[in-house]
Amino acid sequence: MTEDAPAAAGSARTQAPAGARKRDAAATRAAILRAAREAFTERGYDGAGVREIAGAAGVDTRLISRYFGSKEGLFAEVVDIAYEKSLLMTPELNEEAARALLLGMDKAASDGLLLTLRSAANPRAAAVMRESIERNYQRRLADALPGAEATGRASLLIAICAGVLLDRMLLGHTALNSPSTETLVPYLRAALDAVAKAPEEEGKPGEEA
Amino acid sequence: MTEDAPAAAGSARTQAPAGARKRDAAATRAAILRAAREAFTERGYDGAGVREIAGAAGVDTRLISRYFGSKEGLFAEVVDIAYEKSLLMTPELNEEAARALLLGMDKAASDGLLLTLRSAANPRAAAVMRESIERNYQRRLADALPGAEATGRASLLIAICAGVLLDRMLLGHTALNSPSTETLVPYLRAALDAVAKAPEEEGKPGEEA
DNA sequence: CTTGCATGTCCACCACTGTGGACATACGCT
DNA sequence: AGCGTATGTCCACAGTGGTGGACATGCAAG
Repeated sequence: MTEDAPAAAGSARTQAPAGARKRDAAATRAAILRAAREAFTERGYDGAGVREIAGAAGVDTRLISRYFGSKEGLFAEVVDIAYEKSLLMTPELNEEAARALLLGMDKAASDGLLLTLRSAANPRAAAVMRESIERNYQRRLADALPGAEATGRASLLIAICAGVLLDRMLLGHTALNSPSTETLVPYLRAALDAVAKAPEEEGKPGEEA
Repeated sequence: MTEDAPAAAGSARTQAPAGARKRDAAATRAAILRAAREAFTERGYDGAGVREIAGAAGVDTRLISRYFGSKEGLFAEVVDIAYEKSLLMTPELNEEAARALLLGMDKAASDGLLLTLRSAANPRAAAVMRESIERNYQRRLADALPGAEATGRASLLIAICAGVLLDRMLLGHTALNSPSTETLVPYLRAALDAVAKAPEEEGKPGEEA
């Protein structure tokens, strides 16, 4: 009770086999985390219940409270993990980023954004995610961006990607899920480029019609 | 019970004063709709409860069931109304659209998207919104877009706007809510232009780095 | 005025949510 | 081997969610 991460606090026996052991806190934690990631990604913060998560993980509901303090604590850890391996939009990667967003199946890469979309309605969850995004994702992306105002532009890029994912995955926009969706790739890439590239090295973004 | 809109079915007395009348089905419906729009926009489909909505409207909870069938029915009507006066992104309006999205206060215009964002987590609500977006918003926008693949590009534009709103309003991204946010306007406009403008009249969207 | 119908009001139900304390068990150390 | 302690398991609570049927009421027509 004195700490939140008993698994990390276990001094000598932390190196458990992590296999099908029954009495392994680390494995239990991992199982909960895994189930929670799936549940939160699919149903959102409000939609996913602790009983459901615990059930999917094959553990008791109480373990969640014990290990993560609360549902919100669990969510925070899930969010942090999800954003560690998120899609990156650098000027060089915009083509494949656009392709991945519009046609893409790279579930791992889009999990972070998807998680965000599904849970954004809850203010508590939104705060947790904002903090995590700014700390992990946005900062990493800003470092990869050339030119000035990198942080703001990184946020813009994230926003654009999130929006596309929103329409495609959540709303199920038919126009974004049809065979002709591939036609849209260059447009999306152009939009990403407009933000990702430094203003100098493109044809000046502010070009009037 | 035979129809969903008893107000429209009211033959002779439909022309009620709509004032502070107590016995006016049309006014009651309108009040519920108004309260529901606010509640759904602020808390999302799952977050807003029928009791809360009825309370805000000053009516009884049962009226919602009676007039709209269910919470979902009420939501569907709210969504339809919200998208009637939504932000439009045409090539000529991208500047102000970008400004409105990043700095904007035009609550009425962004209500539709905001509503969508906050309720997208619920699959039922998502389906309702997708249908409404495609029927109202996207189609209207596609008609205003020049060039080919207008429908897909309209979806893309909607997605981008939704994403920006998501980061700004829901997540509360600090980078998108700071004084320097104005600096990002040209970037966002460029991104919108890249999609809204016909490929020919711009400098070819697919320009490699 | 009386009657018929729509309009509004109350109740309760059942399902489900997240959270907490007390107890049995198995592992690791001595 | 025995013990300590972490690890896992159980129930119950209080609160809230949406939904439905039976009753009182006011308006309009006969």
